[in-house]
Amino acid sequence: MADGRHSPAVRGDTLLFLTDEQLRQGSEAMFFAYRGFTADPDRILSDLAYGRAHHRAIHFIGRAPGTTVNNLLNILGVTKQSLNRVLRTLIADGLVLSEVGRADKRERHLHLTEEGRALERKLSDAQRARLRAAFREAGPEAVAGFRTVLEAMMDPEMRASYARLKESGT
Amino acid sequence: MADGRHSPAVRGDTLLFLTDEQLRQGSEAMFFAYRGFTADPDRILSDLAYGRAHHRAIHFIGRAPGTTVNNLLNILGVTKQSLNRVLRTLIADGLVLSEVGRADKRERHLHLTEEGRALERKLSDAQRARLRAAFREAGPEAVAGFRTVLEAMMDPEMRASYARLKESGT
DNA sequence: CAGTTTATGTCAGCCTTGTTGACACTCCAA
DNA sequence: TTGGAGTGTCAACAAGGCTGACATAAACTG
Repeated sequence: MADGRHSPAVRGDTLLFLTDEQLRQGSEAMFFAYRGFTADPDRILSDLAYGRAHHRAIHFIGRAPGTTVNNLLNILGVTKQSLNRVLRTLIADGLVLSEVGRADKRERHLHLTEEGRALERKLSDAQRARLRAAFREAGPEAVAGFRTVLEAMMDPEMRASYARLKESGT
Repeated sequence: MADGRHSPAVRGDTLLFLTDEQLRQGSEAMFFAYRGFTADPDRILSDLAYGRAHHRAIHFIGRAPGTTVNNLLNILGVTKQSLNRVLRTLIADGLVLSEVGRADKRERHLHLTEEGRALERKLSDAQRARLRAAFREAGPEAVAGFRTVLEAMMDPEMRASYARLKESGT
């Protein structure tokens, strides 16, 4: 294997959780859990003409109303062409409003319409229901650990975005 | 919001971790962390002519050598046409061997070639390095919680697949 | 004021990876 | 022998990534 951690006992009990086998189980857990995580919204979206990309846009616009296109681009980590395709349909369908910036008229500030908020709620309710069940089943300490590990897995810029959103929600 | 958990204090301190805000932060953490989780292998794969789908196939074939196409189909949760396209290129490129079953000649048993194993190692080393850093940073208790929550988030069938793989690795 | 940079939108084209539907072949089991 | 399971393959299509090129308006800079 990668670095010779075949035998858990080598470094003593405290590092048992860092064996290759433990790490592999961790990545498989991420894979299967992410599937579950997206399953419920995906089902809702497939009935409408939308996909996961629309969900992400709606989520982050709902989370930070008035955000600019550029900001959304940074959070989502896609190209403006990709995002624009999604935004165009959401605006055309009346779920998102794009208004010219007052201070800087080049910017567009994005908001959800009432209809957009309704879909956002529907999607996040579905997702939260699963997460809530999982959190409740696992208990508060497990949840704290879950969040700590996820945060440590992020790229630094993503961690910054995440922290900014976390603050804004308080 | 969904079920009136606006005010954390309502149900007492023990359920503070189940507020809508906490759940939203949890889903955002999943989103950002999954990006980090796939970033390193993605970089390696984009140099070759492969994508994430190839990585997944290689991973699970490496994990369960001799597995059948149907079994892989169940684990990956895609159609046989999707999987077949990926397998075809991997077989053509000499990374995967498909051998006719001895007991049941309809089945194909999949194995990695030496070259396939080399790529598998390269990819999972990259992924494990990040996971190892995150695990080490978070500590054993956080890791335990992380795994508990992820497992609780899975669909039941996925949880079963995950458990089967976990056992086989012991 | 002229020129550059920034923010955004849009067109065209390509890739991966998912989907459905249809069909063929082999082989097992009743 | 017939039905069904496991597998492979063809065709067509869609979502959602990507790059490159170009347009526009506004802001900034010398």
